[in-house]
Amino acid sequence: MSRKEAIIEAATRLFAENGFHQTSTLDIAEAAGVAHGTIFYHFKSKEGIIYEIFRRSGQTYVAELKYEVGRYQKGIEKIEAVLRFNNAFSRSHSKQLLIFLRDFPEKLASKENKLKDLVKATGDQVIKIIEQCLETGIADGSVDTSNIKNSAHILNGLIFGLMHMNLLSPLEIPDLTYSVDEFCRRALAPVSLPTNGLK
Amino acid sequence: MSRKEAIIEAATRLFAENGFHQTSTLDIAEAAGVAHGTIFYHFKSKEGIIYEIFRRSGQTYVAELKYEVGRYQKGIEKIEAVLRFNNAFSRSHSKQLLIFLRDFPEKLASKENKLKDLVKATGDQVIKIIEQCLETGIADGSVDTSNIKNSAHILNGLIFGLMHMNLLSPLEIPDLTYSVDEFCRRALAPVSLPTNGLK
Amino acid sequence: MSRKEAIIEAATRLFAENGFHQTSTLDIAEAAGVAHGTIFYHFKSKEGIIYEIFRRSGQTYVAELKYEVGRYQKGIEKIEAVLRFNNAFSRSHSKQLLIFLRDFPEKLASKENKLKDLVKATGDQVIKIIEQCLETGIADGSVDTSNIKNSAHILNGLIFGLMHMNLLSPLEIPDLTYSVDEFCRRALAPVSLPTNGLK
Amino acid sequence: MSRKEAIIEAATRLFAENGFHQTSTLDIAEAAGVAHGTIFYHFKSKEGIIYEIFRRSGQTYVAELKYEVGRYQKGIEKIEAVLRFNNAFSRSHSKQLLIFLRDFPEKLASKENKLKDLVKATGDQVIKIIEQCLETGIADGSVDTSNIKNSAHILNGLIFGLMHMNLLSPLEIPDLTYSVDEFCRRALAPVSLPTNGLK
DNA sequence: GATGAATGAGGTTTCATTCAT
DNA sequence: CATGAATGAAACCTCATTCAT
Repeated sequence: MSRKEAIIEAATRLFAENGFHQTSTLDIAEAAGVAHGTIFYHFKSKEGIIYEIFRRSGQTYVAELKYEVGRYQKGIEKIEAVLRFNNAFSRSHSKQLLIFLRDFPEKLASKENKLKDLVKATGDQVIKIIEQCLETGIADGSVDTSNIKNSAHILNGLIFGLMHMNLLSPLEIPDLTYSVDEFCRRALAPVSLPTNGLK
Repeated sequence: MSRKEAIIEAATRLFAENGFHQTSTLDIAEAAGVAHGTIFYHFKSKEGIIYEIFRRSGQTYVAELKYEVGRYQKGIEKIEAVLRFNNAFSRSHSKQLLIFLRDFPEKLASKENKLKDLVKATGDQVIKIIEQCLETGIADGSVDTSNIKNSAHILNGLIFGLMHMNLLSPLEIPDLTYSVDEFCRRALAPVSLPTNGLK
Repeated sequence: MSRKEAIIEAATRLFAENGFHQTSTLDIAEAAGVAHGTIFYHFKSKEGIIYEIFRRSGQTYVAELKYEVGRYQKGIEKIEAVLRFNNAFSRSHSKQLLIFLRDFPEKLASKENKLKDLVKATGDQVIKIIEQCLETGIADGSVDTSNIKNSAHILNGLIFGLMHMNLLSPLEIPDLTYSVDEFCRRALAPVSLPTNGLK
Repeated sequence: MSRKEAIIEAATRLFAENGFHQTSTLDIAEAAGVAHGTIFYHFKSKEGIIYEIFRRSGQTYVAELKYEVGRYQKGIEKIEAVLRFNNAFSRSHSKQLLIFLRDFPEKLASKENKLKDLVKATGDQVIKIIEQCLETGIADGSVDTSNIKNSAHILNGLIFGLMHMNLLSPLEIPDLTYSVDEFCRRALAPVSLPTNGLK
């Protein structure tokens, strides 16, 4: 493994374990088995490391999400795939996600910020993917919603909130996998005009 | 205003504007118009200030939430009240909430932590309130859900995620007030399948 | 007990337990059950407290030493009384002595210093007392030494060194009571005209 | 001279002149001609500097003491060599010794302490050396004592006390070199059984 | 490409002391 | 007599970053 990779790996582990601020560049160098100065040969700054971590996982996230969504035909199935994928991803990339949820928000305090732009770009792609799922669902009748864009944001917010809870909440969270699926299905289900039928 | 209040007020503003780490105790002292040492006369440490900010807003949040929920009879109305209240609170206490969403997670990196305990205690209360709303809704037939506890956590996660998006996301978020209400109503509505099954 | 006495008592205990520098005036106030400011009403400064502690125990030390020495007639018995007394005193006033041995030397770093003068005055008295014992011993034939002054200083140094070892040394020190007595007796014994015996 | 050595040298001088507490790390940096931070690059803390000073002089002390003792055959001569050596050392290493006598005791206030361990280790070696001198003396008939261990501690206490007086006492101390030698010789001299011989 | 000694700005915290009440 | 809120100087230490090698 190249020195650069060793640095990224060590940083990812230490950031996840102890937090960005609680990890010094010296800690990273030691954990990576490189000299302190080497970090600044490969990265412009400490922030540059976290940027690289986010860039890579954002890219992976979007690519894999697209792939998963593409495996299904019906809109509602795609939505369910999105939910499932997030669940899986929060396990396979828990370290990166932890850093993203715990240490990234703090970066939003400064106005201008490459990190912010990176996350915005990634977020926009995710929103678009969810919107497409919903559109497909409306077209095939498996989904009903009055406002696609809003629903996409709500789903995105829900996913974000749940990941946060799972990875960071001091509360004890039960396993919500199935319940979330049900919650969303019902929220997006075509109005079953049911009662109408009654009359 | 007492010096202690001045410190809290200044800290709240500065933390919200620039972030906890980007705000030095000297900045706070200057903004509050007190000597630097005065901060440490009133608070054990810099962390003590953020603890007090969270303690106060957590207390306010729970009290007001209880009050709002108490104004309605039917379960579904109570749930809607919860959603509305969070919307209102994220405007009236945006600074405190911003600090909570942006700077608190980082505190979760350290294992033992009074801040964590405080937030856990508050979170537990909130979950309980939502659960009661759902129970009421089930009793009066305005809500249907297979698992009260899970639904409460999902709603809580959704609320958290949406607040996060509103206050911190680099994405442009549309006004979701009405849509969220609708989303939840549908997700919790009693299954009207009655008739479906009929035919 | 008056507040002033309470302060002295608390300070003596805390200084002995934790050291002068490791004890803050606030600690003392709390332990004494008085307000922080009260300390500075009764004492000019933190140093003033330690000064008072030394003044009192120095006074007691000299008075009791004189008394003990006065109980014996022969010089060598007086010397033995001095040794015994120091042993007893280092138990009855261990806290004060500990402070004297541990925290006082550091005060000697500054040139001008009331504490220094106080200790010098006390020390001079002690030296004089020991010299008188030796003189008596020479007169009555129970002691032999070529230089009274020097012997007094040596005995004083020995006493100081032993107290230091007993109260502060990280080494494990055996009980030296009897051995020290013997050591000094032999060192001061009139030359037994050994060679005489030889013929 | 390397920066690290410059720091040690400056610190030794300043600690000796003004005391450990009265010397700030900034003072040391200035005196050493290095940046403030450089101190903390080479030493973990301010205490780390005094630790290194003690470590070095303790090592030197023991090595030289052993050498001096080794130059003589008879026990009593070895003991005299010990006394002479301490006299010489307290002149050649007066700064280090001053720090040891003045500022080290205060460190003993805290229970766990690397400094304490270091001094204990050194002290144990010194005691052992003195014991060996006494043993030799008993074997060759130049020394008589009923308890080697105790005598070693007494001699050690005497040496410590005398050094303390010479370097720190506010009293005016006469030159005791010869007298101390005589004092110890007499205390340790084989009982000249002289009078016994009389019988 | 890689190193590691050196930097120095900046941060939090401590604490003896003051003073208005 | 006594208080305790307030002070501000000064202390130690951290750490991202630089740069000569």
